[in-house]
Amino acid sequence: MRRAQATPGDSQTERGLRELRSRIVAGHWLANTKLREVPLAESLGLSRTPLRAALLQLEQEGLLQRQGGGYIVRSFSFEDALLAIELRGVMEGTAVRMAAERRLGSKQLVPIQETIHQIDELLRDDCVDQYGELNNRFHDQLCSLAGNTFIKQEVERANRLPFAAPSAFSSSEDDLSRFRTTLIVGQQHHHALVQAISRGEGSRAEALAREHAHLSKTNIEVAYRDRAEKHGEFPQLALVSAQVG
Amino acid sequence: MRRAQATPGDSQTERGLRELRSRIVAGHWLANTKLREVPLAESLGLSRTPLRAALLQLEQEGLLQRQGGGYIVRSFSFEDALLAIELRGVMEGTAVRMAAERRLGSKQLVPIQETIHQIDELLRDDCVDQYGELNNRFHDQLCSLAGNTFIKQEVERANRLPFAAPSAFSSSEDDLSRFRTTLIVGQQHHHALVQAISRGEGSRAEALAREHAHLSKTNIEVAYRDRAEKHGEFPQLALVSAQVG
DNA sequence: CTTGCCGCTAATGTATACAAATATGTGGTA
DNA sequence: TACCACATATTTGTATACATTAGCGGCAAG
Repeated sequence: MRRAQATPGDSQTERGLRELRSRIVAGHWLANTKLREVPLAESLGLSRTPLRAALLQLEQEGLLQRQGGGYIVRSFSFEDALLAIELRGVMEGTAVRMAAERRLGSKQLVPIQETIHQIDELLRDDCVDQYGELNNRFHDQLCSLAGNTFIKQEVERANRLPFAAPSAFSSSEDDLSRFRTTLIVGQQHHHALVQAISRGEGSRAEALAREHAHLSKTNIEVAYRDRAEKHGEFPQLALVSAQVG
Repeated sequence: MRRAQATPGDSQTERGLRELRSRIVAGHWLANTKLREVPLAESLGLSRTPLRAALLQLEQEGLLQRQGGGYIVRSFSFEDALLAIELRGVMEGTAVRMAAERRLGSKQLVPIQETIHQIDELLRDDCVDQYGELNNRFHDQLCSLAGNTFIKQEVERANRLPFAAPSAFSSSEDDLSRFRTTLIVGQQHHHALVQAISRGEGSRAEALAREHAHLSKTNIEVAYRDRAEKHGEFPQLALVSAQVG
């Protein structure tokens, strides 16, 4: 039997990357904070070499930004966050259009329909805890249907920013009734998306994916307003600067 | 007076990155070739540390791929190349739609109209040497009009693969007359794009950008067929695997 | 009091030595 | 003859020492 995968995500670089990423998205540093390598390496319990690999990666992910030697935590305006979600919609729209244009057999849609079915049950029983997880699975399966690793990778790239991910604001909402409405509408989008793909309606599928992303836009707008007015806590917004503009 | 920019692209890492990138896109290695760090560092005249930084960056650019520790030169199928161009069209389409929706003043369109004018003159005088450069400038100005660094960066990402760039096949064509037709049609697209943006016709602008990318698709298809049939040389295709599929 | 230069300090950039792990080849055994 | 285990060599992962440079504060001159 083959041994387990070599250092299965368990190297200094990987550990540092995960830990550093989670600290950044949790708002551990203010935007534009310069990260010094030596103290950071100490704090993460590794040496500068794997740390720099992690920093390089996080720059590519868009969480860090070079500034004259060294890195600073990137700041995102509210408009940036909206645009990131818009871009996700565009990318997912492209993926589902391609999926529709492939004229998939009905067999290939069984797994994603199963996911949809599970979300249906979730909503019926009104236990919304697992929604985020299932929703992520749905979106993952969705862009897999495009049939090309290329587009899938790019969609995943677009989802990487914490406020841009499909399920970024799928929980911890103050306004429960508005939240339920969002879920119901979103789930209708899911049904319609798969239907459009199964019928080869590429343009409709693309438009639906974009509109689906707009639900997230509304969510983030509500969260942003709540944070400003009620000083609510939204971990997903930790990276988004508070001032308007 | 301020000193020149700190290490203005002149560090071991930068040099190695440039040199390595150019070797890869030139087809210096076959696809799936494993790059060994020590001999590669020697060959580039630097040590392993900056080399690894460059390798990491090239992985993010999509030219390299991790494989069980170490990197291999990524292989691209012909379909990958087509899809990369399609994605560029999608991204540029999003940028120009946003530009149109911003309702720009006519003043803001002066620079790009100047570029268009220069291309017009180029085509009239039938000196197509500088076309690639001007075309790149046009596309750069185009996605700048979206007014957000975010979208601009993503478009530039989509252009990074050598066969996906706007001017990838804007020269060295065998069939001169077909090439001229392509340029004329492409330039008409340019005119129409700026007109659509100036009129706030977002949907039209987006569709035009996608269709514009399809010109590149045709170009790469011709080049691919020529390579197979006439054994022509197309440096931009060095990364694209020769077998069909 | 302002401004420009100089030197210091602290940071990143680089090289290299060492550790760990994987792949390979060889020998033995069933 | 095929297959498994073990040893070895090659390669990547990590740490650290050193070089280099940018930022900064103080000092002197205008």
